[in-house]
Amino acid sequence: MPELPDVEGFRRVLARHAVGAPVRAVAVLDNQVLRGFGPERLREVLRGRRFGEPWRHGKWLVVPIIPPGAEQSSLLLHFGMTGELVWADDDGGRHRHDRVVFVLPEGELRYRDMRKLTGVRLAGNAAECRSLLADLGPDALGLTRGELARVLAGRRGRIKPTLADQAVVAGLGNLLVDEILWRARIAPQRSVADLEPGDVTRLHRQLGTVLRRSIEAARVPPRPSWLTGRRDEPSGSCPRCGTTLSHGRVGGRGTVWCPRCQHR
DNA sequence: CGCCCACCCTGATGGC
DNA sequence: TGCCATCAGGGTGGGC
Repeated sequence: MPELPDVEGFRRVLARHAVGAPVRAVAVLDNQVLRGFGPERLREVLRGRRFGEPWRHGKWLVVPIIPPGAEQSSLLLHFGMTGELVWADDDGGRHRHDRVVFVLPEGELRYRDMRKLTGVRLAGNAAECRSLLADLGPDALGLTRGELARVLAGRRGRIKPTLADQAVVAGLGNLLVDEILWRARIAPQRSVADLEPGDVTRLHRQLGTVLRRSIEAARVPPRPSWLTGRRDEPSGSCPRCGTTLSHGRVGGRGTVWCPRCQHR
């Protein structure tokens, strides 16, 4: 589930409910999601502290811990395929997939994740934080046409795996890439090297549109007029031309495209 | 660099 | 009903 729009939604949840309030307690319900540190260390860095203003890069949510000690520690949250961040006004209704719960005076912030494919990291200082994010390309939100052209330059692979590669552009996942390519009328198997300036322009424009509208909904909205709204139907049709959509694997991921509108 | 595979996890689903 | 294979919008590391 979580791609850039979802994580942006989690960022807002955290910013709205949890910033600035003292962290009263931290319940680690599953040690497995803590990567590279244990529950004790987490409680120790949060003792007597608060969450600062969260920011996002790609699918990573970074939460500074304030006030800083000798160094600025940060929590780095990734949501894998099934993660989410949930605010609850009281301590009831916990979910069985809640893995870490931050207890605040006005409620609880819950890191929930069924599959535990990624998890939570802790950076002890700014340099560590930077190095954890060092392999990411520029954030997909606000990417200019020039930046897109620059990161695609010299690439020889297919467009879908390239756009989904976090080292190229950060934030796009399987659903978003399919949606963007469908709107830009470019087949997912198309070679990056074959793209013409007009293709890059459409790609950039649709990338921006899809991201903005998805952020409003905090997800890629499964509307019937979007590819995402049809992709799970066994023989769904293209919302634009009515042709039966094709299903296959590109770059090892399930891929849906319109064989008529999207040119190879 | 690009591509493929195995692997990390849990849960839902369909076939036998 | 049980069991097994397969699949799912994440990422990593290794081999070619």
